[in-house]
Amino acid sequence: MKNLVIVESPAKAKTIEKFLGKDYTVKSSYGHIRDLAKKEMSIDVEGNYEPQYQISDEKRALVSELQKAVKGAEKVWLASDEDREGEAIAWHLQETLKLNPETTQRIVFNEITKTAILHAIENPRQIDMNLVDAQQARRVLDRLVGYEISPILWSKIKPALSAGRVQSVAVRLIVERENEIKAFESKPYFKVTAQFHPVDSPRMLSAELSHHYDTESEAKAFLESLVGTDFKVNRIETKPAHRTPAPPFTTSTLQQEASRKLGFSVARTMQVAQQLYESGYITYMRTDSVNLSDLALNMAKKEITSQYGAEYVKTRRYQTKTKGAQEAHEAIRPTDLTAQSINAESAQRRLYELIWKRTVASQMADAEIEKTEMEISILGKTKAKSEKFQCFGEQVKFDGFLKVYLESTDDEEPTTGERMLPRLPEGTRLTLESCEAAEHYTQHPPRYTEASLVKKLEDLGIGRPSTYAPTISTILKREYIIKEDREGTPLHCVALTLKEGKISREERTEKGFAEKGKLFPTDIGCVVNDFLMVHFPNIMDYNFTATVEKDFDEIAAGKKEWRKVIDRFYVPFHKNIRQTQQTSQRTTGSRLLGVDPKSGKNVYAKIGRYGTLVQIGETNTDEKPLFASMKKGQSIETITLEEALGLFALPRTLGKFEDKEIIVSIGKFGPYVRHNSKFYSLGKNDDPYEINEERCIEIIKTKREAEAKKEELKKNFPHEIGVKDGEAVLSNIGRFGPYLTYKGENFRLSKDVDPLTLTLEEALKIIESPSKKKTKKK
DNA sequence: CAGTGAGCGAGCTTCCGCTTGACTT
Repeated sequence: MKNLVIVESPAKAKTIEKFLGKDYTVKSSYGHIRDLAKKEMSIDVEGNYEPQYQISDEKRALVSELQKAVKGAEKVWLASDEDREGEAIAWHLQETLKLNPETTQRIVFNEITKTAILHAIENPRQIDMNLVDAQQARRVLDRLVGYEISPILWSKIKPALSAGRVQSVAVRLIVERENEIKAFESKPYFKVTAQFHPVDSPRMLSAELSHHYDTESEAKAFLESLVGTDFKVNRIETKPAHRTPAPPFTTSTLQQEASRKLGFSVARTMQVAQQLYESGYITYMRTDSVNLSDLALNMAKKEITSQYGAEYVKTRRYQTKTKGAQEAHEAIRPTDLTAQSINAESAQRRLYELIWKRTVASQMADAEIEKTEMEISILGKTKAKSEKFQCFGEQVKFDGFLKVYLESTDDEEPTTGERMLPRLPEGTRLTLESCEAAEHYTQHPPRYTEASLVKKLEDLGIGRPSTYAPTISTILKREYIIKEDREGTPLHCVALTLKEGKISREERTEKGFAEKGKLFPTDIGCVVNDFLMVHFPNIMDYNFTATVEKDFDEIAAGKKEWRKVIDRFYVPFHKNIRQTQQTSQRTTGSRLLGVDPKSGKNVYAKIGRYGTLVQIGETNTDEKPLFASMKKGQSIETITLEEALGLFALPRTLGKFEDKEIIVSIGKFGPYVRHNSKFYSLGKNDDPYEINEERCIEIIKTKREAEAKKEELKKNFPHEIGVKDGEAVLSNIGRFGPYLTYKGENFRLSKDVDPLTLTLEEALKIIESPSKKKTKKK
């Protein structure tokens, strides 16, 4: 082997190997191969912040494989990404594999095309230690913040909590939005819409009054003033306008659009995109760049010309404006733009088509639009004379990029749809057909969705394409936030209608502002956030990341020394840590709910070691208080005294069955029925506080039947299908479904295969196929 | 598998950013 090239991703390795020919072997490092040891701080804060790096257990085999490859190679090329993480990966490789810095070639390319790679090979350099140091500073800072603050939360609030530069700010955004919503006062207003038609034509025209009324009586007075009046077109104006396509996808915008258009969670989008990437359908999916390669631009031009015509082409180069963007990759695009669709499972196909459309549209001409604005005034002697109605029209003159793609927005109101206005000359007399004043309510700001949170984080320059999805999982896992659907509270609305000179009044109930898949803070999220805001305001500052990023940039430019940057941060930070640990109160978010009528003792709701709970009686007294866990959906802030007392109803004894007591309670693994010292989990819709004896017996019987069935099924297994080379081929049913055993190896069977009627021939086919269904014993 | 919450004290939890493949019976 002459040349060994090491890249970050195995899919990339495969592609590059094709371009480089047989003198080159391309291997992958699978991201970072070393990191700070997980168990301890692993930073010598007294020894000039020397980091202690360690190869993790999962990477050990890979590193020895790379070591072997290095020994057999004449030249080693480190081709990790061209950003500070990539540079650090290259450096860790150089250190770990003991490569000679003098002879090791560091190369970079940010698009995977033959020209780009060959160009890179001709322009090797050495590792840029300034860039590596910027990454070390980033890594060390994140570890110091995370590993020094988290233990304070354990001792002051609850074990196993966490804090970090990114996650804590994400939680803060959600908590603060919730506070805004709580403080928001929804106010009613009356929106006035009218239907007109020209005196000599039946063609209807819908218009809206230019302002709203606050009260019903004002709205009513206005409608009354319209009785017997005439109207005219006061002004009509036509203006040309144009719309521009959105830039190609980055990770963040892909997550947003897939959420809005396909309803995917952020994690799902990334999983499907990863599949598309591995199958070679799209370029790399973790990127902050909107840049397209020349190859892609040419492909787009050709494709658009042949599909839609040359007038639809407009080559555009987009500039990445995102804070802190590192642009190690291209935008996310199809590798082959001639493939408008692909033959794959539904989720992959839909995501691919979204990417195709966005990419192609980004290289298409503007849409030309004609906007019409009409103003209608009120004639005659009336108080309402100064009021004006307005209507807007929009007509697409040239569709341009709209032919393939229109970006969605987070607002519920659709921005699409063209509306034609009749061309009526100024002064045209109009007759009022009807006019309605309908009551609406002002809406609180929307809660975050996963995708809109990602957008906000990106706007603040917090987090990276590879961490948006994991950050959301972390704060969900810590139970700082929950993702939920909530129905809106029904709204009582009045509508007044003026028709044929008469005003009618109608009351109706409208569905409130429902929220689907929105992020809500939990009690723990709020308490932790309040605590961090009081004691670590600088870490919680929305600009903290942006500020330290400036330092990292200066380290990368060689203007600052990373250890000094860290020292300036750490000395005051650590002093604050010590002080907080010593002086801050234990925080439980405790709220007094009232007095228990039975015992006369106080009842509290608060955070305990295992979650939120209610408590009867005081701590720090001789008598131990009573405790009960809160139910899902209850919170410290909203739980009532009655609800709290209701939680002490468990365990409940519900009569006898087969001479043994039936006891219902909630355990470590959820609500259960206990009978004859056996446990039966309750169903999803069973409430342990409400469930009756009859239903419990049903649950017990159902479980018994299911177990009997399972036993019956197992009687037939292991089932011998046949013998091959003196070894039996067996089928069996395990915890994870049916499988085959042959020569000590197991092979998973798919659901549509019957493990009892499978023939030897079919079984051997499965055994011999080199599919992923084969499982190895550890 | 089926609690806890006080208090005692052992030992555990935790960060962000690169990257995929684990693989049980």
